[in-house]
Amino acid sequence: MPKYWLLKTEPESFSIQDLAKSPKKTTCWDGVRNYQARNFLRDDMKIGDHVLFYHSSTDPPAIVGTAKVVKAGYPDPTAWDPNNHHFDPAASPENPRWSMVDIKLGEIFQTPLPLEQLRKVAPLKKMELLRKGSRLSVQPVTKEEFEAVLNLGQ
DNA sequence: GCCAACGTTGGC
DNA sequence: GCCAACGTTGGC
Repeated sequence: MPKYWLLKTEPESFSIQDLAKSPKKTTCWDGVRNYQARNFLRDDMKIGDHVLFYHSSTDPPAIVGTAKVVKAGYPDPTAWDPNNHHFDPAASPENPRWSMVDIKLGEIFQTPLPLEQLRKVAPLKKMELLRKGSRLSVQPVTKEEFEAVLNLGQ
């Protein structure tokens, strides 16, 4: 059974349009430096899982499309690259510490779904993204939530 | 730019 | 292992 996720990104650093321009419309989701998010990436995200793609720190913040996991969790090499913005001196190839997955673009919604609109949708009442103070950049989503978002986006 | 809500760090 | 100080996220 595939699972459902939401991935946050700041479009100024990497947007869904950037994903559309990437080779094979695929990218590695590197740079996550939060343990809870890392655990989802490393342990729970599998090939074929469905992803909602979210733009944060932009106006308006919105779910902008979908993607699919095409490679399950593996070490994030940017963690031991001293020139990388997300460098972690405690990480090494022997002790990777941080993980990433590969995702491939699904679709870009005709119209993005802003937070404000999502808050009005009954099936999304308990969605992690809409919780006050929610900061997780990798979040599990229920099947019902995922489908409700798809209905709005298509 | 403000600030609430976290998560992390490190002294003790 | 507590917790104060600090850093970060991200909507507004």
